[in-house]
This record gives sequence, structure tokens and C-alpha cells, in this order.
Amino acid sequence: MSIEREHAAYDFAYVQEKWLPIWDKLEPFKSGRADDSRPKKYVLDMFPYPSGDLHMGHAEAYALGDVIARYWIQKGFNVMHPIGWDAFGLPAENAAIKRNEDPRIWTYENIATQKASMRRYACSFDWDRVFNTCDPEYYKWNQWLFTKLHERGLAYRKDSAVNWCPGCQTVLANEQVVAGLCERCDSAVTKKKLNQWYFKITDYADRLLDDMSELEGKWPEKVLMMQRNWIGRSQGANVQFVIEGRTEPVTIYTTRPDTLYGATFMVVAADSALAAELAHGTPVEAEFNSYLEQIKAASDIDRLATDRPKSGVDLKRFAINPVNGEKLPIWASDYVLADYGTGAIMAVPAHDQRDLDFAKAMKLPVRVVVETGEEDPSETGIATTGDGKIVNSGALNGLSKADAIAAINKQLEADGLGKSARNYRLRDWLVSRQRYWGTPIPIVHCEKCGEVAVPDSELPLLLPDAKGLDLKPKGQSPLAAATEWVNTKCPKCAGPAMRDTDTMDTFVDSSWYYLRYPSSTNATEPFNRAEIDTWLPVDQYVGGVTHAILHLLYSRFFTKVLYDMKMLSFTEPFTRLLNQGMVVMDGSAMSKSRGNLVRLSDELENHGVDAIRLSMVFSGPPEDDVDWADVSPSGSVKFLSRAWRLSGDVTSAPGVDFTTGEVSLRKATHKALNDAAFAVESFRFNVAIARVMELVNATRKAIDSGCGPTDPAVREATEAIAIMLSLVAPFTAEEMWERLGHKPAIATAGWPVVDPALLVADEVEAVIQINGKIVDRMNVSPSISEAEFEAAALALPAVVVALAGSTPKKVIARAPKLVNIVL
RNA sequence: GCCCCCGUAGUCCAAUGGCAGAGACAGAGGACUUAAAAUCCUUCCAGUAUCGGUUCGAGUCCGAUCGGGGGCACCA
Repeated sequence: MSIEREHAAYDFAYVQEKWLPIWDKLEPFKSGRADDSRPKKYVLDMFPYPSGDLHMGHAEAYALGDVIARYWIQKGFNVMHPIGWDAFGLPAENAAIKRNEDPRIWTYENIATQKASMRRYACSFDWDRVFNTCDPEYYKWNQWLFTKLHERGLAYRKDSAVNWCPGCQTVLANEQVVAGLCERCDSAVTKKKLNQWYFKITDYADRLLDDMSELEGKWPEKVLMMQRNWIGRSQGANVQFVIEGRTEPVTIYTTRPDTLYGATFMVVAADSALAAELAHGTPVEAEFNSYLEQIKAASDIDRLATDRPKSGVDLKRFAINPVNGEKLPIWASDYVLADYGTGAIMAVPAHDQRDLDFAKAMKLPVRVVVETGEEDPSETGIATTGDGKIVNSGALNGLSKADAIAAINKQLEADGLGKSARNYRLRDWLVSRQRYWGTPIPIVHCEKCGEVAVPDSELPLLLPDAKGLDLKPKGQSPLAAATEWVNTKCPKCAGPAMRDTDTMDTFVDSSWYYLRYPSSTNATEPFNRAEIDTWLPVDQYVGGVTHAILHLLYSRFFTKVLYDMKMLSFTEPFTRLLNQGMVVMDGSAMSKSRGNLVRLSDELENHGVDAIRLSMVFSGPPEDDVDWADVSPSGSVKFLSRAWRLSGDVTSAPGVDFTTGEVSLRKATHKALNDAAFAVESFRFNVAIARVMELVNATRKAIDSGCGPTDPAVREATEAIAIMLSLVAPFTAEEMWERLGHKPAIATAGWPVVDPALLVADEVEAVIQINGKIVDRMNVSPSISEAEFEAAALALPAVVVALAGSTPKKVIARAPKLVNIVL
């Protein structure tokens, strides 16, 4: 590469090749160790899944994370900005089946590819801290944590109707079912009765909800909303109903105990044990059984259809309403869920739409007990849910909804018939998976001892070799076929026992990985407490909103569990969160089938790394989607070479005294540094770049038609531009830095100190309004007093004319910007 | 059905309740050039979805409507 070419024009390809090996040697992003006295920052990007090479979405996410990490480094912080790979999971396994090879091969190949691409993309990662979740050194601690949760009763097995994906041939967590479809393969999810492992996240529902107050203003409001919604806490009451011919009463859950007198029937979930019991031995048992079969056959999609007619079976049994002794018929229906509340409800058709729909379909009575002023629900078919005066309700008559709830709760409690209760939409986290490429569950099943955890000394429990195993999904874990692996000895009694053949949901892997980076090679513990206390919690987490519920909720859960285990001193893992938008094309998500896929490698080839990074960051607010059709990478190239050209025009020597420079350009420089810093800290990266563009324009003007290239202010401005650009366009910035006579790496050059004296303007143009309309302007000193300012405004000829001798009603003066005279 | 967010030039987007325009894309014109590219300069374009309110003053706050996006969804 000749010198001539280097200086002829900005050549991004040449510059990229030039600096990478130099940076490899300098390692500017190695986070400081114990003796580093700089204040610490932990900036974390969500780690990628190695599904192939990096794509446009990665390019955006990592560009944004890089701006933040590089900014704090420039600001003098000891920044840890690590990366790793979320490497277990189905895509690898599916690829392995297709190619008939070990999923390890595909996974580690892709990791190598992505790693090389990240290096070329100039990500400011600390490469010493890398790990992959499929490394036995990592998943060993997954297993260790599983046994700790097991010890505490937070990992348990139960029989339950679980979400089953017929495509992936595995169970799914609630969180992985989106609108009745498998989030991965879009197959219609069905129900299957299975014995599976769960984590008891519901024990933490209240804390997961209440601790969110601490994240207010630091996490996107949207994410907090989604989590609140997902946890779905509801306040109500449990009420006992005596059942004719049954010794035990049945407890129902209601949020409207004030409407107890309006109950006209009871409904139990058709797929609950209670329903089966109530139907058993009655004349309707056959009818009930065939109804149950029908329900089981229905997919989630059918269940979720909004206009689905109500169905059910009259069990010909009766419950006694505890408040008035009325006999209520008991129905079994699928509109009541077996796993929410108690699986049984009192139906108040007048004031609940679902109950009303059911009552209409089954010709059951409707009784109004709250006068809301709306029309009769039995006429309109619309249940009235608002507040009003209670009627037809004995002692509650005349009360408001809130008062009635308080009164009836008190009464029920006194009579021992009920008490206030809470319920949650959140269910326990189903963690078993019937697939190969994941962490083996470290449990041995012994006929004598039951479930026995694999002892710490035997961890990691390695995945059996994929060779010889049929990985094709068949509803049972492929591990079951590894007979030598499965058949083992009970760690407790040494008798013959069998290993659990399921693997863990990969979300277990990502629920604590951020704790591993500070001591990523630690062989004796999952994470080192001293390192954790230094670096954690994560100061800034950056990632997609797709993980708003799953990953972020699970991570918060794990953190709280580890806190309870006294392994951590904090209860929230991520202090601040930034959700970047998606990269789309012409308004819709990129996909091969849509034919609007933009290849990152092509874009990098055509415009260079810096221009792509700049385009991503400049396109708009980071949380908005980037529509690639709206951005102009060639515009970014143009701007970068414009900035680069400045560095060749500067003629003063490095180290020249800036204070002798031309003042107006100096002011522009210091204002840009100040404003850009503020913009970066408030995640308005696009605005920060606009400030740099302004300064580039001002510097260009100063060189061409102002103070000229010899002025120290021109050097000061150009160096500031290079440093600010280093956050988003590291190659261009480094090249500028060298041309300005400095040594690499600019990444650690430091953000120039802003001189507050240079932030004050000499003169400000003030606006003079009469009744809010602008009549004149005047130049004033920024330090002018309010009184002086007002007097000057009133003395303006335009104002004197407008006033015509009259006295203004009111004068609002906001020195030094505005005077509003009210007539 | 319930909840949340967002509507600013042709486009992407700025604007602590105080001059609607910071920045860019696209367009137009000019300088340089034999010409083109590149570069530099200049320039057109909206009154902030609609209606009402609060205020000396509203893109910004409040209410309603319309439009767009998102979340949850038979959770009693």
C-alpha cells in the first residue's frame, strides 16, 4: 500500500486492514484488574446465538453497545465490555441432524466466524473473558446451580398438562408460546400430560414485581410494563362453597367478592381433578368424558380464538352459596383454567362477560347486584363491570363496590368462609427439554432413594458423545438411548439407578452468564465473590426488546435466588437497560422469504465498517427500528471522509497551546464536546453525531474562510472531532489521530476537558413578544439582570410604538432569552 | 376486549413549557472541470394528525377523536 494512496482520498478498506493488527497488539479494551484505580463500569451486550455469521441486527446492537463502552473509556473509567456465546440450543441440533454430525462442530465453527467478524467490526470487547455456554467448564455451573435450587426446593418435578411443540418434539415454557404457536418453529402448540422439571419462579412473583420500582426510569417503561403484565398479580378473595354430597367444601377465587349475591352457578375447569371427581359415578360421567376428550384435542389456537362459543357440561351437582344458602348448579367448562386460582369459580353473569356468555349459551339465570346505570345485561348481552350501588345483596345493599368488597371480606373471614387472596398469571418455569444439545439435568433416579442430585465432585456431568445417538426428535430425549450413560449408580446408596435424560432450557444458561465474565475461567466456583463485588451489578445492559420477558425475568429471578443464598449482595442484575430496535427493510422485518434481506457483509464491503456503524447509530433514537431503506450509508461515507480531510489540513504542531486559538471556533468545539457527552449519556446518539457534524462544518469553514489551518483552534477542533468519532467510527478516528501526529490508540486518548468559560456566549439574541407574538429581537449579554433586561425591552422603538403610551398588564422577562409583554 | 407507546418538511429525525429546525437523505441552482466524478457554496419545502382545555406563552401539559405500532388475552 503506497503512501500516495493513503493520502489521495479516504480509503476505508486500506485503513481497516492497517489498524486491526496494531490494535490486536495494543489491546486497548482489556479491562483493568484489581490494582486499577479508575472507577469501574460494566457495559454488557446480550451475547449472541451462533446461528451463522453476524447479520444487520448484530451490527446495530453492537454498534450501540460500543458507543457506550467507548464513551466511558474516554471518560476515564475502567470499563469491562465482555462477550461470549449463548451456544446451546435447537438450531445447532437441527443443523447437526441435517448434516449428520455432532452439533459441537457447527456451533464452534459459527462461533469462530462470528468472533472474526466482531474483530473486523472493531467491537471494543475484552477478548480475555470469552466463554461459551456449551463449554463443560460453563455448564458445570449450570448443573451446580440446578442442584442448589433443588436443595432449596426451587427445582421440582410435577405432572402437568404442558405445552408441547409437535415440530420441535419438546415441551415449551409458557414464555415460549406466542399466540398459541411455538416461538421457534411456529407449529401449533398442543397440551401433553408429562412429568417435568420446574423452577419455582412463582415464589418470587411479589419481589419480581415490587423490586421493579428500583428500575423505574432506568429501564424502558415498556419492558417494565410487559413484565408487570406477565406476572399479572390480581387481588381478590378465596371463598368456600359447600358441595352437596361432598365432605370438603370447594374454594373459588374471585376478584369481585362484592358480587357474591349475584352468583347463579359455579364452573370448574373441565380438565381439573375436581371436575373428574364431581362427575365420577354420576349419570353425566360419559358425557363429561367425551367433552374432556374434545378439549384435549383442541389446539391452543382454537382455545385462544376470541369468538369461540362457550361450551360445557352440567354436572348435575350443586354448591351452596355461603352468603345466602342458594343452591347453585355446577358446570364443567374449558373457559375456566385448571392452573389459575383454584380451578373453580363462582359465575356472576350480570357482571362478568365470560360468565354472561356462558349463561346465555346454557340458559342460566342472570341477576344484577350492582347498579351501574347501564342497561340490563340479560337484555343487552353486555356484562356491566363498573362501579355502582350494590343491590339484591342483603347487608351489602347500598354500599359502593370498594366498601362492599371490604365489608364482605371482613364478614367471610369472621365466619371462617373465606379470606382475601392474591393470584398471579405467572406460572412456574418449565425447564426440562427432550433434546440433546443442552445441559444434562444433574439428577439420578434411584428406586430406593428417589431423586438424588449428582454430587458436586462428579460435575460437570458431561453430555454423552453424540456419535451413535439418533438426535431426531421423537418425543423422548436422545440421551435416553445412551444406555451406558443413563445406567449409573445412585450417589447415595450405590444401588443401580438411572440418570435423568432431559436437558435444561437454554434460558437457564443465560440467566446468570453476566456473573461469569468477571472470572470467566474460574474452575472452582461459578463466580468469584470479590470480582462480583467489584464489577456487578451490570451498569449498562444493551439488547433487543425480544427478551423483555423471558431472559430478563429469568435473570432477575436467578439474581434474587442467589441473593437469598448469600452469594450476591444485590437483588437486581441490570441497573440500566437499553433496548435497541430492529433493523428492517421497507417497513418490515428482513427475511429470505420476503426477499428483503440485506447482507451485512455486502454493506461492509461497499461502505466500510465505520460508515455502517455510523449509519446505524445516526439513523434515529436507538430504541426505534432502523429502516435500512431510509438510511444512507453513502452519506455516512461522505461525512467520514469530510472529517478525515480536516486532519490533513491541520498545520499546527501536536501539543500546541490551544488557549491562543481563535475564540469562536474554540467555543464551538467546547460546546460540541459538552453537548455530545450529554447526548451520549442520555442515549441520544443520533444527536451526539449531529453535534460532531456541526463542528466538522464549522472547522471546514474556519480553515477555508476563517482563521485558517495554522490556528491552534483548528487543531483543537479536529482532535475533538477525532475523539468524538472514535465512539462510532474507530478506524477513521484512529487514522485522523495518526495524521494529527499522535500515537495509537485513540480509544484511550481521553475525552477533552470542557472549559466552562468557553460555553458562555458573548451575546444572546433575545426575543421580544407582545401577547406571545414576536415583535422584535435584541442582542444582550448572557449575564444581564432581569430588571435591566425588561427595561431594555420596554425601551425598544417597536415596543414603544405598540404600547402607544399605555401600561402593559404584565411583563414576563426571562433573561436573557425572552420578554413577553401582555397588553 | 384490556393495557402501553407514538403521530413535526418529500424522507429519517432535532427542539429544559419560551424564535418550530440542530443534523442528515432526497431535490434545485452555482463554483471548480474540456467533461464527469469528487469537492465547496447557496437554496426550496411543514406551523407540529384533528378538536377542545390549562398557561403571559403549548410540538411539549390535560381531555376527547382519528391514524400507526406494541404487549396481554376465557387469568375469574
